[in-house]
Amino acid sequence: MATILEKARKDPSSMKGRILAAARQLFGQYGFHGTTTRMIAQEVEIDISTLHYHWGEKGDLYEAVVLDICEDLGQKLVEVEKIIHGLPRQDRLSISIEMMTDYLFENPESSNLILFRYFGKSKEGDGLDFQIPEFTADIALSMGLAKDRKSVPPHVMMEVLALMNSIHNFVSGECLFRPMVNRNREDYIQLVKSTLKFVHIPAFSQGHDYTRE
Amino acid sequence: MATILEKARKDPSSMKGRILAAARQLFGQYGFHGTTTRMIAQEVEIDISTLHYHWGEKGDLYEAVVLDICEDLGQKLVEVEKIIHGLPRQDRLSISIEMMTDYLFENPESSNLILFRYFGKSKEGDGLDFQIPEFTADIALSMGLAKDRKSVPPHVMMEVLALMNSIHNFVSGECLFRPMVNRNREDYIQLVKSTLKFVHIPAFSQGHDYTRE
DNA sequence: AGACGATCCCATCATTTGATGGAACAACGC
DNA sequence: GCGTTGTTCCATCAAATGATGGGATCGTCT
Repeated sequence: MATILEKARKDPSSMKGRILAAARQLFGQYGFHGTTTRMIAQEVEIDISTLHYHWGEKGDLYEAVVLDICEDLGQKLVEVEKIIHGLPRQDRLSISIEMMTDYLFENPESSNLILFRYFGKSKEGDGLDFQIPEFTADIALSMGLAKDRKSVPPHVMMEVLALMNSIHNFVSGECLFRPMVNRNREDYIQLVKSTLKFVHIPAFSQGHDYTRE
Repeated sequence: MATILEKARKDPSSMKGRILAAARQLFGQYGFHGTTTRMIAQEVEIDISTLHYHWGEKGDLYEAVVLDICEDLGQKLVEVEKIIHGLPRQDRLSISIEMMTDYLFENPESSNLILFRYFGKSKEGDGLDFQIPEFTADIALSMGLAKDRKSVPPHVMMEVLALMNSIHNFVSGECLFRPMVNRNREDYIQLVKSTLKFVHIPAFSQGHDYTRE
């Protein structure tokens, strides 16, 4: 299956690639149960059986979509890490927030799918937990809040999670939150960025000596 | 429909009440599309048509569940408001976070349903937006961050949203996040509370003079 | 007792949905 | 030309799902 995914990612204009892209959009928008194979097929303008020919059963296609999202997200994190490397922590945080926010607003289905995967217990066992723990630890390292990936303090993990999830929330909830603040899309994105910085930079900067239990 | 809901809420041991409770759990766990009427009926140990007799079609029952959740949430907010009224802002925030976190960890289906409603675009038009804007404005007022409900500054709305959503995330994502920090449930809840306070109290306390563009 | 309404279940229907078999079609090598 | 392989669509199936009709059961009122 991994090879199929690689092929589809490498050649987005191929049938496999087009199906993957459509599935990514639709699964991201309606979730696993809310998306039918017929919806995906119709989007690509092919027959259902053609879809099945390329990707097997629905669950496999969904897993491929999740892997696809995670692959992109991981690449983006690496890209960010390269840019912020060596800068002061405050700048690292600020730039990371800006870049990741921009990226996710361009690919909102990613945030949606991640949130779906968090909160939507599927009836069957979940299977892969898709690298979120690894990503979280990596971000903590990038911010200089841990010595190595295996020794990230729990409260640091939690703070990184809070930041990541907050971005996802504002991206996925745009259609609900944006009317609340009455902004156009561009201004809303700016508002999200400044809010995230406003909330999370002080927390990360204050050296973790705040009263904890 | 509102009267049916009131009756069901008033008498949880009645058939309407039992169905509503089961539906609330299941919709909260699997979402709208992931929950079947047969699953609900089986949970209550009744026939599907009995369920249909009491609540009409599936969508109506789901709307009732959402209203039910919001009703409870609204009551809880009022309860919190009574307790924190008049205290210093720092204490108001701290107590609010503790009480709402405790409440939502006792009723995780609430957080789940709210997040589902945020992010899961249903194929039909959504209908009611279930009071989240009102709740958000009320919380801003409780924290003394606005003069009246109609004049809450956008960045305050965003900060309140960030806090509320963060609670929901940690509650709904427990099964994923708790293993990451390797805690039992009780300790995890404490960790969530201290993280939320650590992140959000400084933000709310620093008088909103942080550099915003 | 008898009537009536409320409640509940069995049997069933129509639609949707995931999945498959088989035929048609094209490209390619021989 | 001819077989092989890969790709696509049409027709169809079986299961799941939401929904309904009709009848059984129970309590209550007269």
